[in-house]
Amino acid sequence: MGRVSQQQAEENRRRVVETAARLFREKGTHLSVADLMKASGLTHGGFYKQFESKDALIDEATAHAFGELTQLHAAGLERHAGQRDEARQALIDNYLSVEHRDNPADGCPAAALAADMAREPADSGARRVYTEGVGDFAAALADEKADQNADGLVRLSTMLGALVLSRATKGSPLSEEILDSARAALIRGLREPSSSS
Amino acid sequence: MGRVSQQQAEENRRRVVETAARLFREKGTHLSVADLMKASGLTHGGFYKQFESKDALIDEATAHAFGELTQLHAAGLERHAGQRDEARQALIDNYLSVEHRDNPADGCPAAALAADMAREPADSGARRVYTEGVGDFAAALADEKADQNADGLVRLSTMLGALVLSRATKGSPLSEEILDSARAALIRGLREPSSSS
DNA sequence: TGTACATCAGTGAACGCGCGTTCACTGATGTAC
DNA sequence: TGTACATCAGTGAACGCGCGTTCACTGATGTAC
Repeated sequence: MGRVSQQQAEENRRRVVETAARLFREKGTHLSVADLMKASGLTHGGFYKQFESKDALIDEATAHAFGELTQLHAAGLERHAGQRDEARQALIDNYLSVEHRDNPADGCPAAALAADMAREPADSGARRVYTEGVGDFAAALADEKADQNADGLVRLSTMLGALVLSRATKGSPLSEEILDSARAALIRGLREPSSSS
Repeated sequence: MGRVSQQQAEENRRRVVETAARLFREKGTHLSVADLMKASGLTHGGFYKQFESKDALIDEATAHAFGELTQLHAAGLERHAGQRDEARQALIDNYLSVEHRDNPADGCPAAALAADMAREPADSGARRVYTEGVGDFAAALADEKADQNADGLVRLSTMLGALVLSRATKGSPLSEEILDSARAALIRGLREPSSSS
């Protein structure tokens, strides 16, 4: 192949990070470097020209996935400008959809990476990024006037728990029941006066 | 070592299943057969005298872990005989405790194995056992008079989501905030008239 | 009850394979003049 | 602007290691008489 232009090299690197951010969500961070590079259209040997180690890529891919999530939330808020409740309802509907359940690669990194993060060392970059992302997500879900973000943390727990359970029980009717009942309860919760004050 | 008595062999087999049920929850099902057998006080070669394959053990260990959970729920109901709400409150308190967060090996298999189950083949025995266990758990959490188990499924989603998130964010104050706010919301939900009728 | 021997749970080395990582090599790119 | 050459992104084979699984072997257990 020979040397490649700086521009091409940067694009290749970007593609590896994007592919990793998708495939780590889908298959877990145990995914091999060789499989990852093949999915990125490269051979595995070149990996270490761009990344210090697989762990360094896990950090970067986690940050990338949460970056996408933040963008998605911002876009949602813009689409329903000024109507915070409608934006949150749309977010809940999407989050607890069969499409989201069936496409973890494009979905919530807080849900897809939770198990891998729990087994990461406490001081890893990935964990720091993950924790910050979870806090931001909960804030986006919280009621506006609440003193603290307890509302948002509870909503996020329900959404993420339902998504994780629906994925693990997929194939049984229970999987859809979980999504449906969580969606109904959360949207009910948005309309009722907050019960967490 | 030589041959071992039938009784001893059965006890060894039981110990391997118990150890697997604990360590799969703690480390995930990627745990190696060699590490598992060492933790059970045996050498790895003997594994295939007792189990057809690692997958077969995953099935059996999953069933064992959910069996423990069922026993625990029955014991809780007995301790608070006739007082269903108190039993559920005690269950919620335990589930969302720092102790449970820090000891996945002895904890909820629905939470600890969710990510591994989502990546199991759809027709695996482990998945079937898992799905059944989730349904039973939700039923134990549901309101008595509800037509369906939607209440229980939502409560389980919140509990499991909070536990999973608190494990993934452990080390940050957010981890305890998640447990505390989910516990408060769920216990509030038990006292209020059900809002899911 | 005592003896002879077949059984088989557990051992430890080995199988092929995939892992994360390293390295000699290639040859188009980028640069110095 | 054109030429000579150093750089370095990407290749593909190889490193030591751990994986799930197999197998020849051991010797106490269980059984047949």
